Amino acid sequence: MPKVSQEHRDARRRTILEAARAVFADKGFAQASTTDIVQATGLSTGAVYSYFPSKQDLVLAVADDAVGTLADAFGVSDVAALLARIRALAADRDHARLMAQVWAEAAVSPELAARVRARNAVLTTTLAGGIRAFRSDAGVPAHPAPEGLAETVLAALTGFSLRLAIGQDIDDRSLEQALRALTLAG
Amino acid sequence: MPKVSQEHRDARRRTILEAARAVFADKGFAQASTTDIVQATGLSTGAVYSYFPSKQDLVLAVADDAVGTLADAFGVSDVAALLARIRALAADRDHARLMAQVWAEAAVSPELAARVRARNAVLTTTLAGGIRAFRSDAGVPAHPAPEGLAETVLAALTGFSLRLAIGQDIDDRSLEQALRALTLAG
Amino acid sequence: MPKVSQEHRDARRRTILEAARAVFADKGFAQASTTDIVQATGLSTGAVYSYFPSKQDLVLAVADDAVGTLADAFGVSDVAALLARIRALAADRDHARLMAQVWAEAAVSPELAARVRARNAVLTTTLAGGIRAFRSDAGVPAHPAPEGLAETVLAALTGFSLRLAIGQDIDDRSLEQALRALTLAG
Amino acid sequence: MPKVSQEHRDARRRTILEAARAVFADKGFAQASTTDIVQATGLSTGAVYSYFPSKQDLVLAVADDAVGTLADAFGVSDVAALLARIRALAADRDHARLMAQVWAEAAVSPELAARVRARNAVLTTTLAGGIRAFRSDAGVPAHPAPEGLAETVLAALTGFSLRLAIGQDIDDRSLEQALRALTLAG
DNA sequence: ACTTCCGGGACTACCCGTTAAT
DNA sequence: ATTAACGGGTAGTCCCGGAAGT
Repeated sequence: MPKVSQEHRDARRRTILEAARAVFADKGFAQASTTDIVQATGLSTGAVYSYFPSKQDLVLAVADDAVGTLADAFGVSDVAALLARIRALAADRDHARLMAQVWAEAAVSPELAARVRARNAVLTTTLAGGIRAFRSDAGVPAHPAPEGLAETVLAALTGFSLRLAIGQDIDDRSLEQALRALTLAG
Repeated sequence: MPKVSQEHRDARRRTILEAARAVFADKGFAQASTTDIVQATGLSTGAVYSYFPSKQDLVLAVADDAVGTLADAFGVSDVAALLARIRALAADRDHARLMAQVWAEAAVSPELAARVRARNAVLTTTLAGGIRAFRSDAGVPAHPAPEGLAETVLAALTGFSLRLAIGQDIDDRSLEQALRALTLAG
Repeated sequence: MPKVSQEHRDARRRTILEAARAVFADKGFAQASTTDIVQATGLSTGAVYSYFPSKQDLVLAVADDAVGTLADAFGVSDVAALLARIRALAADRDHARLMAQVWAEAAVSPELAARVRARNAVLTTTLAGGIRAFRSDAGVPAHPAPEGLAETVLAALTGFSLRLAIGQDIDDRSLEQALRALTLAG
Repeated sequence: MPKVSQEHRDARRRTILEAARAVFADKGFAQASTTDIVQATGLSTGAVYSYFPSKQDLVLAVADDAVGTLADAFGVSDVAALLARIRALAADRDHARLMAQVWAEAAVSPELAARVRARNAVLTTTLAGGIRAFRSDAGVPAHPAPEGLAETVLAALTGFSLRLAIGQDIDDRSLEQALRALTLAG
């Protein structure tokens, strides 16, 4: 019964990651104990530790994953699809709560901060591309520096996500209008 | 050292609050120990606990204070002054890092969440008023529902604040342009 | 307002002692905090400490007082009166609970133990005298060593007191019969 | 050190209980710190807490154990054996000091009080049976309600135990004579 | 002169991330 | 892979001294 397959290991790892994500979203990184996570996985302490040798590793992995989700969401060329994905994200309260934890941790951990910054840079570039396409579709003249717009859009999305995280509902129409106004702006 | 004037008590309280704010901004709520804070105040454990009976009280007080600062910043009728204050806030990295902690804590503590939501509502109203004035100054037709715009502006500011918190500098011109675009939109 | 009278001081002292007695009986010596006692007196910390310079002093004073009450109860020559007093004591649950604390503390504090032992010796002698009188009244031949009987009577009373302290009611008739049997024994 | 046999766990538990018993008898429940107990066990804090999740649990377990010892001692039908056991108990000063703590704690903790009362009831019944046998052996007419006698005997034993706890030696002969007088009375 | 009550700081019970023996 | 054990660290309490007021 030795030598489990690589797929099995990957699946295990993913199971743990999902459990940790849920617990972290629910309690916050610091308030969640490793015991909480272990219980959520249904595995044993040792098993979890063999995949993630410390709580910090778990935090980083979950955080990376969460930020990565965003990146994936933005990785589409089709503008309509982009909006749809953003809307979906903007309605996922669990993700929003997790991201709130990630930002707070990043504000305090240079290592995580660097990762988030890197992801943000990529996101900005992607979004800037989207904006270019969007404007051309809409017949609006190209913007000289769409990166600035993209950053603002990203900032607004982040802000709305935080609102969602604390249970303050956001108006879908406001969100869309605002995005539109920003992307088509001067 | 008995029978102390009310001013003295208020000053003490403020001293503790400032020290706690600094420590919390630096390490985050959870990672900051009460010992850290006590040492930062220069007082004794007992003294601190006589002003704030638990760490949670300290957290709430600091959080309230931080959110209140924002509210104060927006409490001006003059649009130019408002922009100036926003810019100042947007450059205060310590405040940004503290706010990141506050959001994360609020995502996990219903009590704090309620307070932040309440403050947000006030901010939105205030900002909506500012936007009205701004548009009238700029000769732009009044917007039917400036609250939606205000929420987006607030969201964008929040997002930029988080960026600042993780050490990703923000372009002042981008920020201003974006604010302008949003407030004058549709 | 200087120089309060000696009576005033004595009254104060007694007030504090009564308050402390009540709190100690209710919570036990260790679980009762000085704050509890101070609040029960209605005075300030400093005032209490000026009469009893430490919690230990309070404990000793209260314990002494409680043991003294017993000694007083036995300090009558009249046998009927003695029985009446014993019965009264045996019904005072608060006193019983306090005595339970005193015994436990004495079991651990040599100082208090010595005091209790001394009081016990006096009690035994007194009781032995009572027994002598009782037997002569009852026309029973004098006992060669009534001290042994007295010690047993005392032990039984102590035991019944503990029962009372933990809320196990005691049968008055049993108690009296037993006392009678013991004092008139062989 | 995983996967340990049940015997091992039981032995561990007993080790901790013995250590706690010794410390509690020596210092009293309140004055004994968890650190004291942990050190006495030679184990780590965590290990002790995994067997007894709080100090209160430790107190209750030790108290139960101590009261149980008494019950065991009385659980013999042979009168001579009973007297021998009582005498042995009456000479165990450590047990006496522990019992003093138990009574005091029971006077303050309804939970423990209930347990002690229950044990007392059993003891009384057992003793009443013993008394019946004793009287029949001695050719004394049966007593109509030996429970009352049993309660008094128990009370006297308790009282003597307290004396022992505070270091006041008791006279073996007095004890035996008294027991005899009581059991053969009225 | 006498009370008040702020402040000190050692100490306590307990939790938690992690290791290593089985 | 499992889990007992580890042990440092945490929030918070408690007793009391002594300076400030009346």
